[in-house]
Amino acid sequence: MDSRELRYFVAVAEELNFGRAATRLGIAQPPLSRTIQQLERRMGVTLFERTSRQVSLTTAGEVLLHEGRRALTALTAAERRTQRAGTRLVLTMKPHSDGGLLEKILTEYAASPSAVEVDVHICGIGEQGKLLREGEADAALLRFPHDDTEGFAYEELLTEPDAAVLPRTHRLADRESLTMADLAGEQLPHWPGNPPNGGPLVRDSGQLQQLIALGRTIALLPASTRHHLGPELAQVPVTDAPTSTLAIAWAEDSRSRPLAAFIQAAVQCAPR
Amino acid sequence: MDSRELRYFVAVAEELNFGRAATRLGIAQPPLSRTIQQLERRMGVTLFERTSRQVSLTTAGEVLLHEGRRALTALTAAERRTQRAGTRLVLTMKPHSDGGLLEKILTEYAASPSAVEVDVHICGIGEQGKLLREGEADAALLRFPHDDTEGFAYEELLTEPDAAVLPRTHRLADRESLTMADLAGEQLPHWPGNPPNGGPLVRDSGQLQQLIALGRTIALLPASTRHHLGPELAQVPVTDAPTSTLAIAWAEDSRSRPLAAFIQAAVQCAPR
DNA sequence: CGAATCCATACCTCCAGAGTATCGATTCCC
DNA sequence: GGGAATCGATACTCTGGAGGTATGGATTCG
Repeated sequence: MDSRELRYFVAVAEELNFGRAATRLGIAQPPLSRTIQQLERRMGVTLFERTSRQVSLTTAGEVLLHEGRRALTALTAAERRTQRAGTRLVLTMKPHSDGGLLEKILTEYAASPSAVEVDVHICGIGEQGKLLREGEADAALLRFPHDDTEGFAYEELLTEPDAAVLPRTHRLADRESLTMADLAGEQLPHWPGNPPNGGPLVRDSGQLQQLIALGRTIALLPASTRHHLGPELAQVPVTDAPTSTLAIAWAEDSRSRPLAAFIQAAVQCAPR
Repeated sequence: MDSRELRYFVAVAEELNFGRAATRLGIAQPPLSRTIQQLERRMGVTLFERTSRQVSLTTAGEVLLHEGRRALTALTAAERRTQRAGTRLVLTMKPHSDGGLLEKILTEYAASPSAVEVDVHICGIGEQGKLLREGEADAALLRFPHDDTEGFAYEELLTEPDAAVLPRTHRLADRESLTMADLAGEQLPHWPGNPPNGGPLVRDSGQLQQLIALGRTIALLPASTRHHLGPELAQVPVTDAPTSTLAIAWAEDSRSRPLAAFIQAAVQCAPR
């Protein structure tokens, strides 16, 4: 199968309308119709159920949409990683989620003989996987069990307990330590991708800090984020808080020399 | 990037010779040279270091070879799974490695409303991953920790200890049970993909049974394989043998209705 | 130094992918 | 119920680019 045909197919499958799909692809509708017909003929499978009024996916079409999307992203990922191969490494992470290791890792890596420039790409919550899959990034710092890691290889770097982050004026802010029970009535934020819990939806950490400062929510964050809190916020240890593990992840089948060296540097910097 | 260009690139990268690669692709050498040049120009990267006598991969070329291969297999996998979507499900497994569950799973699945025909593809040792990745199979029965599962989703079905498989004439064949220490001096087979251990290389289970019957080797196999042993072989429990876990695995992003139903059936059949 | 090897260039051919115009079927709405 | 609108398929024309052949130019080898 040709990737052009697949791209056309995905466009039609997403729009469920040949005209709109053609516009999106920047071509006219008739060649698009013909290309899809030809794809169906070559594969020996009908992909769309079409009447003159509406288009819908067949079972086979659904399968091709899922798997085909993955194949196309693999293709563009290959292209992107090739283009920066040997000159640049892109590390992606959520803000303040490096467990305090980032600087040390970068220094350690810079000393390696196969070191190249490292771009640190600060991303939104839950975006690391997408960036890795699409080849925008070579490696990602992420956290178990919060971040999804399906399909990546990874090395664990450090495990630390969560701690409560509160407005300085909060009734619990001056306590030496807390337990989860102390936080029972508090409003926790709603993380994207998780089921709504009544709390405010949080997209990035700046937003979160602001919401905490305003008293709208409190959060349980890895203890190491204390280095990044503003003066209006306080962090209090929670003795029985869950732990999370910081890990460095990469696309399984991308293991260039600079990337391998970077991972090695990261692992070396991790406390044992 | 176009998949045709990528296929051409991979051919050249594997042959490191434009003429041979062109022959393999069934085209003439000049159009191949031109396509690669064009690919390099479009990507803004040199992929090959060429003198008039030899061709070698640049760093960028190596990256594209690895990642591009993966993208191409994803493409053909998408195609294959689409072609049999909704009509057929292919399950792959090593011979006798179903833990005695296969028949039950197939019966259970046949009762499901979205059931389709299931082809059971008996494969060689270590081939399940390849078959899944290339889209030849939809699901695989495999065993932790022996089989490699990188990049697949899976559900565990059952855990059982290994037992010793010996020729009936072996000095230990009549014992009620053994310990690992009893087997210390015995010659174990050399599994493909593992480091050589002096034992005979084993590619499939028929071969293994024959080698055991001949007294050339003995094996530690999951206890459930006892149902498949010939009369010249004996199985003896080993009290401190390692365990292995049977699991059903599938390509992460292929989850058609029939496949989902099959996995559910398999999980339901597993002893809890 | 001639022969062999191997990639690049020049030039030609032809098909497939893209465009325009239009048809035919269904749906919508007055 | 009939005219307009929507939307995919068909008929046709055109052109860019993929592929072929012939050959050049550089290196290696005997």
